[in-house]
Amino acid sequence: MTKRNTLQKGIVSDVFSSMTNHPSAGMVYDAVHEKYPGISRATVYRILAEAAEEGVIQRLKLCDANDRYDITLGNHYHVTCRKCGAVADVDLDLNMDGLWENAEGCQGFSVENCHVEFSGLCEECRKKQTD
Amino acid sequence: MTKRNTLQKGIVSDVFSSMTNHPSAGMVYDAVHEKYPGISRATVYRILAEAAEEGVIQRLKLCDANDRYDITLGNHYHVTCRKCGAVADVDLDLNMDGLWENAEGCQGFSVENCHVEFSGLCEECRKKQTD
DNA sequence: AATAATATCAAGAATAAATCCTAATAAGGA
DNA sequence: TCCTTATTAGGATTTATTCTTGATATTATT
Repeated sequence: MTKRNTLQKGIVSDVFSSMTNHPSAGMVYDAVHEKYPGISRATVYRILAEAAEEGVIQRLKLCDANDRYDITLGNHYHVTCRKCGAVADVDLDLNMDGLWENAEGCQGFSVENCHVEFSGLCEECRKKQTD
Repeated sequence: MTKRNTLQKGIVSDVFSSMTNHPSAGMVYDAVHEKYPGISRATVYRILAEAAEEGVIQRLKLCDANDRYDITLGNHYHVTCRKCGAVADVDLDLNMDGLWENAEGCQGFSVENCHVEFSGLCEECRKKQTD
């Protein structure tokens, strides 16, 4: 049988689309749960994970935060706020060739990928000046 | 009052020093537990976290693996194996100035840090060819 | 040296986040 | 409509880490 279009998928998709902050699965669940308390946590997690599997959305593995989901496909960079954990896109055209070559063969590793991630303070947290 | 030198600290320190793979707290616990089953998980975690706090060792936040502890201090880079999760040092002199400037101010963020992390296959996993 | 005061510690309990399991449900083809 | 089977709810489980609290060690005081 083919994939089904369930009510739950529609709801999760709608809620996720309305969130622009690269939410984690937990954050999407919280937002979904507020409107539709009947939808279980596992369902939200699974729907998001499957969408990422299919390549419809992107699952980001960040070192400064939990896994986040991103509507924007393709390779781009991110910055995380060290106070509140907010994640935003960084428009940046990077040439990694140099890095690649230097890292290749290190300790017997074959290098396939390079992850670049920025961190700092988001606008809101900076305004609060609590540092 | 000064810090105490407990038996547990000595054991955790010895075991950790003998591990060269940037182990996670859990890995250190497993190794400690094998020889000294009486030492609790929380104790190992706390001793490592405190040592990192004091700057004796370094706690690494990686996007491709759990937090790891590193005997090598100072800023350097790492490569993780996507199959087994092994972590190794990468000797690399990187000039991040360009990145910094371009990312600064993005979406209102003030950028303070840039994390670079490589991934690929370690020698052992490559030999197994299972891909 | 004995004792009191208090800083530090360790083990188990507890928490947090994500995933697994399974009976019940419902999508969509025939 | 009915049947097959993918999907769901929700509790159980797992995994990683931190909190709590009684116990212990250290120092100061006598």
